[in-house]
Amino acid sequence: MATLSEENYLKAIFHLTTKDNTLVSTNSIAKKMKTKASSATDMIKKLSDKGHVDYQKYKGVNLTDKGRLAAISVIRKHRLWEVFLVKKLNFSWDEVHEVAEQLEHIKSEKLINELDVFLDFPTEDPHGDPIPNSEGEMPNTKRVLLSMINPGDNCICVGVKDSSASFLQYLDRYKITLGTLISVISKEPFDESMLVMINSSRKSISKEVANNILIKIK
Amino acid sequence: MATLSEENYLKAIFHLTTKDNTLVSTNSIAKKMKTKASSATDMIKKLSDKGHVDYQKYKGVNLTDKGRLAAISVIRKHRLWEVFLVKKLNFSWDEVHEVAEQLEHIKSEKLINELDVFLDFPTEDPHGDPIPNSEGEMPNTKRVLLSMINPGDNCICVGVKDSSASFLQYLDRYKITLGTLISVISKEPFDESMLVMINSSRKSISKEVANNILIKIK
DNA sequence: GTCTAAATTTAGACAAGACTAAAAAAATAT
DNA sequence: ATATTTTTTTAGTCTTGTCTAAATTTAGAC
Repeated sequence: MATLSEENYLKAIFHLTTKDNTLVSTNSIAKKMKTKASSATDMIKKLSDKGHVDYQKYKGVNLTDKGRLAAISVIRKHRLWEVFLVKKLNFSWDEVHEVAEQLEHIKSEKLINELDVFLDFPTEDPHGDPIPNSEGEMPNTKRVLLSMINPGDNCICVGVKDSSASFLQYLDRYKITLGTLISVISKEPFDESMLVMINSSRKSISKEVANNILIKIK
Repeated sequence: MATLSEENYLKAIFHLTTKDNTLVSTNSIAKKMKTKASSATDMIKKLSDKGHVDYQKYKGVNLTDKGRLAAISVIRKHRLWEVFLVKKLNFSWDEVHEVAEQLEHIKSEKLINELDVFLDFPTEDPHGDPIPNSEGEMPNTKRVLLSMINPGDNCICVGVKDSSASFLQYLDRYKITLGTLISVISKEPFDESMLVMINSSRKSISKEVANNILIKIK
């Protein structure tokens, strides 16, 4: 059984893992965990001893099947709790993260599976991220960054890449939420900002913003 | 802000405090926390430094107002989560304790107050224990031990003193739950066992059992 | 290929919370 | 009042997870 800190590292490594399964570096883990590289090395050794990661000294780590399953289990809990907070306890999508960070470590199979039933088996969290089922399988969602879209296309916001409170609050002010229709009018070559139509009003959004909105083309 | 371990000690000291406010001994705290007296001493010093307890060396401790409030806050969370587990997630009364022991440490004012709203401000947990309100005030319930009752009296089960899984499962087998009518037929002088009527069937219960059922006289 | 810079690991230290063993204080017995 | 037992505290150690500083390895520049 993983400790609280181990679970957080596993989650971090999972999020840092790319499709091509290149090794995750010590520094990237340390940065994500807001800690020092030496601390990351220490923890990597523990995770390696417990069979959660394959570790190549000076190269980096990859999750083992066991480690990936443990990470996904934590992510499942995190996202289910976020749904609970928004749907049942009147939290807004920018308030759920830090509470879910705590709730995700509660250890009880029954708890999380009953919560899943209670929420009627949701497949995504309030930020549009997929919720793995109890077998650890992710519902596959094909989502693209808004910044990849060409002028003329219509799309629907289906998620956010950055779910920090400040970005979510920005979206609230711009009246962008999950399900919002976004039509790309034009793209400014100089700074890659975009002119878009949201709820029949024109708005300009920066490259940074377009890089953090996940959409589905209509 | 109290650490997880500090919160558990505060809760233990609260439960060990009697009406007459006699000092709580180091040994009794150690026993309740299933740890050693030396560990209890260490923690007592920390709690004292933080102003949660008044500590007299070699004599014992008493909660300060601050400490009592902190303890009650944890107890409030514990009991509200228990209600949630039973009412919403199909837990039985003997399954809730250990999960609530984890949930009680989640830090979020909004979470617990919204949970309170969601559950419609319950005043007692699944074992009949009172739930303090957000001001830290306990609803006062006058409850008596079944063992104190005289033959001929009718009463209603309104709580349990021991809420261990084994005792609660015993009560389930005897069809005793909150709200159950219990009529005392006779008391055996030799072993203080009681002959009682529950759901129109006669049953014998031991002194130990009668000492752990809280009732209200009809 | 060598030299430098960046990334990584090691060594040693610290805080929290627990432990054991021993010392000190308080309570009890005679 | 003294001796014995119990309770409590102290001293020193351990583990987890962190840190800084120093050493080592790898990667990049030329």
